[in-house]
Amino acid sequence: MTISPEPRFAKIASMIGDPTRARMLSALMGGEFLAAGELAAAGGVSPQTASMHIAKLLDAELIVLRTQGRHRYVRLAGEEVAHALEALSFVAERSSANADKWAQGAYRPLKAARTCYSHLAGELGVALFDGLLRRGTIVPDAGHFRLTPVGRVEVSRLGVPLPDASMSASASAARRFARPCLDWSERRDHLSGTLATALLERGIERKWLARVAGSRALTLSPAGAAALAPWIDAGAVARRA
Amino acid sequence: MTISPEPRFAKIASMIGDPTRARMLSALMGGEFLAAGELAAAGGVSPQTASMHIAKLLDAELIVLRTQGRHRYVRLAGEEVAHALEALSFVAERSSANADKWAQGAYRPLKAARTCYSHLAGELGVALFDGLLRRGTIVPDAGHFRLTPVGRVEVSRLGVPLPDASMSASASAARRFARPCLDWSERRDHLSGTLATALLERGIERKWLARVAGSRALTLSPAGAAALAPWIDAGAVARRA
DNA sequence: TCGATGCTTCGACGTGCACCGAAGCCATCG
DNA sequence: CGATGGCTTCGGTGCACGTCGAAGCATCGA
Repeated sequence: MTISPEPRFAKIASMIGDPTRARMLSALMGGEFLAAGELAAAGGVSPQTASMHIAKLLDAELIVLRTQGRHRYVRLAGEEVAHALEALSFVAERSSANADKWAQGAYRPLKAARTCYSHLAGELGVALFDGLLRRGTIVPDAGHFRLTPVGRVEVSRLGVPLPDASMSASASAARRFARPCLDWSERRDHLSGTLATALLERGIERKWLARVAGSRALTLSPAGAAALAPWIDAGAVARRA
Repeated sequence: MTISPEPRFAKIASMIGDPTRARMLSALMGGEFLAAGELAAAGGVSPQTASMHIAKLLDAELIVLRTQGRHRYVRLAGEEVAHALEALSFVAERSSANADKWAQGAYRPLKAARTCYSHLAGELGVALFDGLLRRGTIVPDAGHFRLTPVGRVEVSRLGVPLPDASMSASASAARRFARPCLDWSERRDHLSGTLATALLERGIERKWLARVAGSRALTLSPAGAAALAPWIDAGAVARRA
C-alpha cells in the first residue's frame, strides 16, 4: 500500500487549529467585515503577528480581503467556511465534560443569542425557529422550508424584503432561501438561508438586536422582544436578555 | 475588551490539522474499526508515533477505543465527527485551483465512489441518490426523506432490513432514517441516514461494492451494477468502475 | 510637504511537538 | 512456560512556526 497523500482538509484544519487564528475566525463569525487591527485585538496579538495570520488565512481562502484606503477589511470567505466552523464547534461542545460550563460567565451571553455567520443562533435562534414553525409562518418543503401565504404577509410586515412572489426561481434558490442549520449550543436546528439572513439584518438595522463588541453575542432589546412576540414568548425572551 | 478565551473548536481543528492524524482520520472515514497498526500504516509513521496520535485523538474524543486481546481497535466517535470532516473537505475542495486535480491519479477512484463514514458518496453516491428520487423510491418529506410503498418493496427486495412497517416511530428517528448529506467532490447532496447505512452494509456484504485497502474508495462490481440498474444507468456506472 | 496612522516585511528568538530508537508490558501461541 | 507479536512508554533530537522589535511603505489629514 502506497502512503496516501495528505488529505486536503488537513491544511484547512491546521489553519483553524491555531488558537490565535481561531479567535480571529470566531470574531469573523459575526458575519461582518473586520479591519486588520480589530482582528489583532480579537486574537490578542500584535499587528505584525496578526498580519502574518491574515496572509495565511487569505492563502487558504478562508477569508476574503477588501482594501479601503489604508484599511484592510476582511470577512469569512463564505457560508461553507462558517458551516465548517459550526460543525467543529458541534464536535467540541458535545463532550459531557463541557455540559456545565455553559452556565458560567463568558459563554452565557453566547448561548442566549448569537450570530451563526449571517443568521440568528443560540436559545433565541431555536426559539424563533420553533415559533416560525408552530405559528405556520414557514412549513417544511422537500428538504428545506418555504413561507406560507400568511407567512409572507407576516414577514413583509416586519420590513423584511422578499424575493419575487412567484417563487418560481430555481430549486437551488429555494433551497438557499430557508433551511435548517445545526446549533452547537442547543444541539437542535435553527433557521438559516437568505430569509434568516434578511431577518437578522433587519433586526440589527431596527435595533431589535445589538451586536456585543468583539463577540458573536447578540442582545435583544425590548422593542425586539415586542417585534418577535408573535413567535416567541416575551416573558421567556426577557429572562434571557 | 478582554481577550476572549481560545474557542473550543480550536483544539478539535488542531487535532485534525496534523498531516499524519489527518491521514488516519481519513482512513477511519471508511466507517470501520481499524487496529492501531493499520492506523500506523495509513498515517505512514512508526507504531510508537501512531500510538501517541491515537492517545491524543482519544483524549479529544474524536475516536473511540475497543480493546480485543492484544489488538486495539479504533473507530470515529460518531456521525458528528464525520460530518465535521466532510465540512472541512467541502471547504478544502472548493478552491478553483483544485478543480483540475480531480482528474489525476490518486483522487480519481475517490471521486468515483467512496464511503462517507457509513454511507455511499462520490459520483456513484449522487447518481444513486438521483435515481432513488427519480424512480420514486424515496420522496422528500419535511426536511428529510421517506420510502414510498413501492420503494419499501424495491429496497427490501435488495435484502436491506427495514424498520417496522408502521413507521410510527419518533420524528427524530424518521429524520435519522434518510436525509441529505453534502458531497464534497460533487458539491451536491447524496443520501445519508440509517437507510443509506443499511444500503452500504448490504452492498459490501453481497460484494456489489468492495473497499479499496487503505482508502475510503469503493469499487463497483458487475453484480453491483446489475443490482443498482433500476436506479443507475449501467453504462455510465461501468465507465466509472 | 510633513507628520500621524494602519499595516506589512524582515530578522531573530523560543518553544511546542512530531518523530524514532530502545525498552517494557501484556496477550496469545506453540 | 518461553517465544512471538502488537502496542505503549520513555528519552532525546530536530524542525516548524508563532511571536515580537525594528524598520519600511502606503494613505490620510493638515
